[in-house]
Amino acid sequence: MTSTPATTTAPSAATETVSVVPAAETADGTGLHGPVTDWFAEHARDLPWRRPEAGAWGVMVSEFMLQQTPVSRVLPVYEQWLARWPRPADLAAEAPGEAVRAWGRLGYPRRALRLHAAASAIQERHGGDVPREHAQLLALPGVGEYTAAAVASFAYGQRHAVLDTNVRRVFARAVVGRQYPPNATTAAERKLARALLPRDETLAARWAAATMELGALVCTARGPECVRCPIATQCAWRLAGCPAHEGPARRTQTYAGTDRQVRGKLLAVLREAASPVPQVVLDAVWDEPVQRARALDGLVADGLVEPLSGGRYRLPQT
DNA sequence: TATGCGTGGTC
DNA sequence: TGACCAAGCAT
Repeated sequence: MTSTPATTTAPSAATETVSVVPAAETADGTGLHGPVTDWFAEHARDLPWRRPEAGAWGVMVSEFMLQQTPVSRVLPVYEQWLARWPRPADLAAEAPGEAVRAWGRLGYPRRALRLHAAASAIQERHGGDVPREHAQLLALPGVGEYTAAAVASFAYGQRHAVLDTNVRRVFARAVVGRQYPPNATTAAERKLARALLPRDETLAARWAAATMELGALVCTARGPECVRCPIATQCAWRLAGCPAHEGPARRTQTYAGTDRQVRGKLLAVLREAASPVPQVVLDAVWDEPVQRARALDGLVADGLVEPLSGGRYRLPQT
């Protein structure tokens, strides 16, 4: 596809790409579609899960890994993962502990367990193919509202409102006129996202990817680069003078000294171990015994760690 | 709806 | 330098 010149700011000015589609057919009462999708055509990153050969499984793997984890850290793990388990059936055939091990230091290792469980469910319920229907995607372990919409949209080109933190921020600014969206996704946001979704399926999928990318690259949380924004002149927040966020600040997540940190240390030892780890080795990672025991119990309860006889532990084999 | 859940980079 | 931030999900 040929991209329009960067100077294009109005839908009517474009002579090719999606901007030629009349606004009436795209539900674009805002005039945002053309500029945003034109910008995306020119500036979209070449990410492996966006290439055609990634397939639906590649898209799904990337979405799991990208939940709360930056692209730069996902890239190498994603490549290794897809090389080792190119189909859901390949992952389903492995022990869940191997998924946890391969997850490495991406964080939130329960995602690895859920991705493994999702692969098993895909194998059992869908013959090894990532399902196309939103409801079936949503029923998979670890797949919530966002991920179901993202896979349906990015992998299968369907028309869904894809509401991630980037899109929510872009809408909050460009449309609502606030610096940040609410802490939790609201009904009003879902309604707005549906209203802005282009009627056409292909355009809707492109819009979803484009708004996400705009939030990730330009309309960022801390330092938005409005000079590079294709809709800066229409942005409600800018037009209002960039008012500072009012309302409750997001609760800052503490980490040092929490169970989360202890769990991370314990699991790091188990990931690196080729054979079952004695209790005394795990005891060395944290000196407070009550918290240490609580963290280990939590990992076992979550299915991330398997206790063996003789006070030894390993990543789950079943 | 509020909370717990990893890890590391940025300013 | 410590608070903030990064394509959420499950409970």
